[in-house]
Amino acid sequence: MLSTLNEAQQIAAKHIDGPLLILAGAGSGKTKTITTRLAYLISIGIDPSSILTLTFTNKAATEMRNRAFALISDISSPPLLATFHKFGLLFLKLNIDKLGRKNNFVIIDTDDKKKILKTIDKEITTSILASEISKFKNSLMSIEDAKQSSPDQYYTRLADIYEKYQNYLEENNLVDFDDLLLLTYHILDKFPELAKQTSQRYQYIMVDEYQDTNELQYKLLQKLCTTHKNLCVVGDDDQSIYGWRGATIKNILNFENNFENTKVIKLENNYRSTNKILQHANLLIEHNRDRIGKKLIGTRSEGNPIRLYESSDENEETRKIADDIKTLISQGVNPSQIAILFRVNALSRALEEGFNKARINYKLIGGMKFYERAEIKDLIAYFRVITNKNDNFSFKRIINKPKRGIGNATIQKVELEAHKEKTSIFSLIELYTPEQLASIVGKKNARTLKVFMASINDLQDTLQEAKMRFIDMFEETFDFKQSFEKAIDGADRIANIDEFYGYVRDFFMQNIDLNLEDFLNEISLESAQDEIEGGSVSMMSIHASKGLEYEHLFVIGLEEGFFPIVGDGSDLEEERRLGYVAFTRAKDQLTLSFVHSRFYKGRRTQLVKSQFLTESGLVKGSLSISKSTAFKKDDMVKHKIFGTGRVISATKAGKEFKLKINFNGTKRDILSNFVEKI
DNA sequence: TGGGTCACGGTTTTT
DNA sequence: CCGTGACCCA
Repeated sequence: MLSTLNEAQQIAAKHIDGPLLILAGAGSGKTKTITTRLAYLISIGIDPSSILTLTFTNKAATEMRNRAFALISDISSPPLLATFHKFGLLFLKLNIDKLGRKNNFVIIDTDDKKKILKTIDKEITTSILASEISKFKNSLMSIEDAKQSSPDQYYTRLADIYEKYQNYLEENNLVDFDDLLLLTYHILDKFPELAKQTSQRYQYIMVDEYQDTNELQYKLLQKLCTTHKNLCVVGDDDQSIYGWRGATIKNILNFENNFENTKVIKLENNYRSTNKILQHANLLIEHNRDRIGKKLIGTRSEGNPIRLYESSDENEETRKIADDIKTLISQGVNPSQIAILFRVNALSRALEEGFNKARINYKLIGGMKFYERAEIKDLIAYFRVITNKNDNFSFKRIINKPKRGIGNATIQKVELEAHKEKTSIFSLIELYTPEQLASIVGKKNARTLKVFMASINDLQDTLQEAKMRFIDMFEETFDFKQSFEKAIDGADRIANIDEFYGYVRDFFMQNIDLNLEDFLNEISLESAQDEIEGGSVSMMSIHASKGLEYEHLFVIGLEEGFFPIVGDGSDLEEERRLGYVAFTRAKDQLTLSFVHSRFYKGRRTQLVKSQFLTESGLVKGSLSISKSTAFKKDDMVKHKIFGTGRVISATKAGKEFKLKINFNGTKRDILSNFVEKI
């Protein structure tokens, strides 16, 4: 089992007890190493069910499971391989009652989150609110902490919105993605006995993509390690690309300090890419300051030089790439070994058009996901109401779909009444007599609502008694599909609906003991990579390409403003890491492309080529000086002694910044190297 | 209530 | 450019 590993990989795979940090460069056989370690642990007699492996995507979990199981013959009690969020979900299903909540909660996605926020505050953009609340949660700030974090009106307002939002979630028994981790943490924190038990249950913990964990995930891991220190993390600080989502590179940089007696193993041999590719990737990443420092060492041949495409606009760019791809395919290259990456999803449009014209089969990964389509979300909302009557949020989405004459005014009336009666809208309709209901919304609407309520209850019964008939019953009851018939894109939507019905039926067939609720939970945690399939050329964002590799890789949009994205809120070092991730996806041939102008947001913009081309030694030019991590007004920072605060002003002073920081109302002048950005 | 028109602003990245 | 939301009228 170990014989196919190199020396460093073997040491890592054979490490049993105590904290282990594997710094694994791109293409260094990271997955192979940890799956082998997983198999090794089992092979020496460790109870598989005491091993927990946490990954970033479902796909990674599945792949690791398959690979590990291929190494060992029969496993009676399998190890748990899951994403962090899935783990949280499983934990909450068993334990959320400890927080006084019911375990039929519903997971909401970002879209739902924004809709809720819109009803709370109409002025601040929902995407800002959503990410601010995420930041509060991911840095473990309670509502009280948030309220005191700054006297600035804007922040007290944010904290207020946070509170209302959280109340809304609790009233409707909803959890957002962050809650899956946060509530899990809260429970473990509040019940040390349970934390002990849980930790004892999972004696060996492995974490993949550790560089992309956030503070909350780190704290959670600490809880899981209360009774032991058998934590093995794998990551690459140079590939940390989720800072905007709260991931902190500090987790990996400080791992050795956080866990005593950590064994560190570096995997620097790259088995994926040609030397040429590695050489330029190394050159690029060396411009970063915040890194542990390592170099990828090639093990393959020198390889072809990296190609640089210069085009006047996106159409010319697409044409060149389409021509190349056609040639490759005619030479016998498997289309699934070809991919095009971009920093900004919007760039896929021109590609899609061009590929359609050129008749190239492609698959766009990420972007608008199947479950995000309006008609599918409607169905999900229906199913949620059927599984959980108290889900007002979903109820409101579907009460008038298909149209049954219930408008905003009516919804508001029943919602207000339900609020008064301290119950959900659905229960109100159930409890009130037709007369009572009519006195609020009128006779006609009262009738409609009662009929709707009865239909949902009937479907609930069907689900209990004959779940295979459920979908048919559902269609019979609501004529949902038909309501799309006259829409412009009706055929597409109906096709989507049929596909979705197929999924549900299939799920029921495959999982006789599972119900609709399980199905809903399952699909809410699917990720972009889960949709990858063979047989066609792939195009995706660089973020979505994490962990993947292709023989022939194109990276487009290497222009200032598109890649790297510059300006407010962007982090040049993270952009550079993205560049590094992008380059190192290529095995044999890497082609980089930039244009002179692009059509974007309704306008044509003139562009200059990316500084990354200079930095990676691909074009000659004056090297721009790389900026250190910049601090700016309103950043949240953490000080060892003063705790969490907000930056009031930042002025550059040599390499560092002079900061004025508000710590719970006390303003202090602090130099930036004494605080951490959070 | 529902259908229509019009102005506005925004996506960088996603479990 | 495109999707969303505000506003208006039947």
